[in-house]
Amino acid sequence: MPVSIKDIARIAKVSHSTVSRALQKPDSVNRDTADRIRTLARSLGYRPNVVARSLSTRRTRTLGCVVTTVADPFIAEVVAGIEEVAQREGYAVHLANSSGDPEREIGVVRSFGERRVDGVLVMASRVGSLYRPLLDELSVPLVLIDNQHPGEFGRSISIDDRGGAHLAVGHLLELGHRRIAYIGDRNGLQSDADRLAGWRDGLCAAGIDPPGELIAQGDGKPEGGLRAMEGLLALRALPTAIFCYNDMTAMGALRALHAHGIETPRRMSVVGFDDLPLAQFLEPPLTTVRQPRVEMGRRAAAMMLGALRGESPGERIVVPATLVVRGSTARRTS
Amino acid sequence: MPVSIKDIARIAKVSHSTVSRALQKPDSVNRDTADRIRTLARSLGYRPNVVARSLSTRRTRTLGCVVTTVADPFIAEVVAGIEEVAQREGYAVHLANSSGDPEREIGVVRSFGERRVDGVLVMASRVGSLYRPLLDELSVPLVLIDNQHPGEFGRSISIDDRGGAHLAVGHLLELGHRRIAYIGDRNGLQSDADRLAGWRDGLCAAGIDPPGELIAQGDGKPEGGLRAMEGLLALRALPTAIFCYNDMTAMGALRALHAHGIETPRRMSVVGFDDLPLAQFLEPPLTTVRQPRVEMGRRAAAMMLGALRGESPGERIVVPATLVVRGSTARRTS
DNA sequence: TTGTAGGCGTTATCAC
DNA sequence: GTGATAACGCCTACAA
Repeated sequence: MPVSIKDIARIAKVSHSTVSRALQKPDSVNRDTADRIRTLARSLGYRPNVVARSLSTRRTRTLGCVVTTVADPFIAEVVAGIEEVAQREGYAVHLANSSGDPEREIGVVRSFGERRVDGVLVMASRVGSLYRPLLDELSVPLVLIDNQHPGEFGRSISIDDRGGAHLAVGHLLELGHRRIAYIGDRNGLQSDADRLAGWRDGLCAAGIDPPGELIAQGDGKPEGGLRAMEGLLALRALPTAIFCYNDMTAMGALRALHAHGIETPRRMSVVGFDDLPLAQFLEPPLTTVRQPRVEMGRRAAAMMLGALRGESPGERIVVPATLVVRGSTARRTS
Repeated sequence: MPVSIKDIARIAKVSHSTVSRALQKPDSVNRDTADRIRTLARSLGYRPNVVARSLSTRRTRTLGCVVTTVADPFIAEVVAGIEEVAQREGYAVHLANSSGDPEREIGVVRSFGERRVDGVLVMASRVGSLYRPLLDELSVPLVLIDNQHPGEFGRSISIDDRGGAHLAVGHLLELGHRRIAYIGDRNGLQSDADRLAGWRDGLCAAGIDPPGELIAQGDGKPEGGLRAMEGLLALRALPTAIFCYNDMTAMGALRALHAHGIETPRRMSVVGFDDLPLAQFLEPPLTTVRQPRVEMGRRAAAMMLGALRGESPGERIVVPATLVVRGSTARRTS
């Protein structure tokens, strides 16, 4: 049975309100009694009951965080960033997985509501506009991270997909490549559309007309990348470089090249996107576009905390991507 | 302003206790009024305030989960498993990172205490016996996962390191290998000692005297594995197979072999431990010992829920490891 | 079956 | 400065 302020009050022979005050703002209490109470509290091993406090203050100092699955390393890093700043500011974070199931996702958010979290962060949601009513019902700030429909909501943070792709293509152009293919993700994600657009931008800016035959479709996984790469290899005029939707796709592409005896990067350069932990361990180590995941988590949390302080009604942050040059890209030889 | 049972009571012209009952156990209330109240609650968008309920029932239906960092994919998967069953049983999970700092870890557990979580799960803690007092102070069930000092506490779950190592060595022996090296982790982890012991067991059981020269020390990371492998390659009598403390170490070993032009697995077989997501993507795909991470998380959560139901005062689960044979091992040729 | 009353541990608003 | 007293929203005897 934990000790409460009433217990302390009884022993110190003061009212429980005095104890509460002595513990919260000692200045509003007689110096000596304040000290007396505080040492007493310590020696009794007093631990404030946050549940009771929350009921009274109507704030839980808790953030809800819903993701498809933390088992995804990409997501896990963002969560780490969120948790880091939340913890520093005295907030706890409720983590819930939705497995990408919209129903589960909504259920989870609802549960967050019942638990009276102060704010909700949602990662990579596809729920989109379904959130509107939920949001209104909850009436707590919502921050969307890498959402598929960020435009519809006030606060969001996402990577600069287009700029990142542009970076990748620019790098390849600098290396002398002209025939640069893109392996996308056929699942119709916004991020794919943006990366494709970045690829186009880059080529156009260099005076190259983006050839449709150099656009192949993967599925965001190695298998799809492999297949797409093989399709590209069947072309009469091969590309000399490939920009992939993500690292997983690039990994598949690499495998296909390896299987066909085409050396990377000597005969074909490959660029990924994400900079997953494993990117540096591929053979050859993958040149890729990095998403600052932990940092994105931090900024998302910071945005949330700002919202809780009543700052700005809404904000859309687009985080710049950076290029990480490793061993899978080289100057064009042929 | 969310609606409360009092609001409903007023509108339905009953007492709030009736509303409470109608919502909790409808059977204890007149069928009709129960229905009336329930539909009313729904139409008003009533959401129970879990904070208030927790204060009253003294149970929060919340689990605290402290890890070094969720950014580690290994840990993230365990967390996913925990969250999965917790959510299914109506429990929320508070996630906190300690960054491996004992002080932070204790601070976090303390905060969990103040938030009155119903139970605490701790992963890969090094805090060990420091927990004793904290635990007593909290007086909630504690489940330790892959702890470095599991013996000291009631409930724990960990992988069968020794058995897993035995499995790996057995596989290599079956392939005809006799000179099998072990690359460990010099940081003095219990798991390293156990895997080393498993290696010894395996060799002894095959009538081979474990040669000290075939024990090399890495650091659990690719770099260390690479160095250790190079040490091994300097031996006059080379091993024909290597069992590594973990996949990261194996990755380094693979790199060293590649650099020295020694083909894997034709001239040297390599086995890892963990089965990280990237293991299958290495060149060649890594044969390794799998830890069922998500499952371990599930079982840890299940153990916790059991504890909360008052089952068994303590329990030590050792999860069997399994061997995943891929392309980095082959029959001895030389 | 239903209502009244009290309590869960805090914070907050009053008087004194 | 300090102490009653009343919330906060729910659950739960105990009475009716």
